[in-house]
Order: sequence, then structure tokens, then C-alpha cells
Amino acid sequence: MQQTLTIGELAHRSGVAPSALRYYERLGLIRAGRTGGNQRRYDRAELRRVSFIRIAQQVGVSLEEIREALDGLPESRTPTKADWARLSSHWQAKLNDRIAFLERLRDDLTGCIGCGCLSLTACRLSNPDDELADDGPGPRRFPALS
Amino acid sequence: MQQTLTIGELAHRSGVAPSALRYYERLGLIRAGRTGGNQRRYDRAELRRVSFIRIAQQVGVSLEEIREALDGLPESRTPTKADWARLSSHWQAKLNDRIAFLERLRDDLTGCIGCGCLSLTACRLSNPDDELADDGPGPRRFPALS
DNA sequence: ACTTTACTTAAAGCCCACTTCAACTTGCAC
DNA sequence: GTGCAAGTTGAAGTGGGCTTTAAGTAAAGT
Repeated sequence: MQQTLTIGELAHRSGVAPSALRYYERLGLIRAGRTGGNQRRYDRAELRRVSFIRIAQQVGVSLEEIREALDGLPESRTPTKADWARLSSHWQAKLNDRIAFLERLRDDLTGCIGCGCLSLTACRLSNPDDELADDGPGPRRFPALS
Repeated sequence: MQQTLTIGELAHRSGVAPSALRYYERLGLIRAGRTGGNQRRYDRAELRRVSFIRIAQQVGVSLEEIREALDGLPESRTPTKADWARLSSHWQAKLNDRIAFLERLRDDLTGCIGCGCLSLTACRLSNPDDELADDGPGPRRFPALS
């Protein structure tokens, strides 16, 4: 018989509060079996899911997006190494995008200070994505990520 | 007389909705003069403030922290190049911290896949029993950049 | 002068990611 | 078999970051 965890144990091992775990379950991010007395019992594999959720959150991904990603895992069987590798490499791509974005931000900020224009609004940091040419320096929308 | 912007103009040029600009004003992030008829008129320098706010938000900083940072600007005069350079370099440090954090995350993720441990929970990626356990309610921002 | 668009306010609403509450039930330790 | 920590539920509350609404005023175009 497979070893299971109570909600308190999973909470302790994952660093996520029990209330958050119940919330995740309502959103369909994790699953739990039940005892005869209706208490949750988590397969140890859920620990990995919770870790994944927390990592994705740190990258700035919403729970809804995380749910969509986790939906890519097989439902019928415990995810294999290959399953997780696929998901994780997808997240590495997201991380790389985000890192590149922040680096661009940092470098542009440096340029703005260095060049003396000082107008954050006048550099490519704020890209005039529309009719800039009314009068004077233009409208500035920040470039959206991905 | 100094050229000013209506709230609609500032909204258009900054890409921030008028309601958000009024909200920022309530929080003390930006300031506005008034016409005889009580309408807001923004000094062009406010455009820079709004840009700064948006950039800081992209880095994952809360409005409260942004307000504290902006409080470092002189109230009596229009901020000089040096004023902005000081603020911006502080933000560059934040950016670097955040970039370093994400890189560590990315590299650890690679390691987890490569080594086959597959247990994200077994690496330093997930720090069980740690301080993140009780952050209180509210949307999770990015981890503190200190 | 008139019409239309833009602005004003306070208060309420919304979305996300949770937490807290109240009232109750399970299940492990002794 | 009893005591008590740990679990259960739905509903309501919290905090951040806004948007929407309603009712009214200002200013710009013709």
C-alpha cells in the first residue's frame, strides 16, 4: 500500500498552509484521496506538484496558468521523470524569458542614466506604440512581457 | 507658464488609466495641480514619476514600496538628473537581485532534471519548513528583494 | 449658445490568492 | 474508552490594485 500524507504533513513538508492546499484542490491543482472518515490523504507524488506550483508562482505565473500546465501531466498514472522534465523545461523557457526581460529593463535603465536623457519616457524602455507625434515627447506604454 | 497635462492626456501618454492615476494620487505616489474648476493638471514631470511607477511594478515592487522610494525625491523642486539617477541605480540593484534569483531558480531546475532526483522538494529550490510558510493573505508578490 | 466630451467625487465592486471563522467530526495516544 | 490535536465544511474576511457607478461640473468644439 502506498504511503500517504495528511494535510498537515503535506503542509509542513511543502511549506504551504493547509488552507492553501485546500484552495489548490478546489482549483484543481492537486488531488487527494480520502479516509473512511473523510480526511484527505495525499499520495507522495502530490508533494512534487506542490513544489512545482510554488516554483511557478515565484516566476510570476498565476494559479490558473499553473493549472493549465499541470493539466499536461497524465491523470491516470503517476508522472514519470520524462513528464516532469517536459514541464520543467517549459518553465525554464519562461524563466529565460523573464530573465531576458529584466535584463533588458536593467540595461535600458542604465542607458537612460548614462546618456543623460533621464527621461525614462524618452528611451525604448517606454516604447511609443502609438501616435507619438502629437506634440512633444510621446506616449509611453511599457513593453508587455511575452 | 509651465505646460500641463489633463488626466486624460497623462493617461494616454503613460498608458495608465485615469482611475489608476487618481488611485496613485490618493496613495501619494503622484501629485496634481488644479484648475479653477477643480480639474487636475499635471506637471510634465509627473510623466516621469508614472513611468517609474510602472517600471518598478514590473520588477515586482508593491505600490507602498514605490511610494517609499519616491519619497526620496525632493518635494520642493523638480527632481534633477542626479535625483533620478540615484533612484534608478537603486532599482538596478533590485533588478540585479531579482535576476540573480531567477537564474538560480533556472539553474536549480536544470540540475533537478539532470540529476534525475526529480524531487524538486529535495533540492534547495524548495525550502521546506522555511519562512515562507506564513506570509498572510493577499496575492503573492514576487519574493522580497530586500 | 449649445452640445459633446472630459472631468469631479465617494462608495461600491472585482479579481486574485488566500486566511479566518464557526461548528462540527476523526483518529491517534494513553 | 476517553481526551485532545488535527481534520472537515461553507461562508465570510483580507489586502493589493485597481475599475465601475452614479450624479453632477468643466471645458472645448461649432
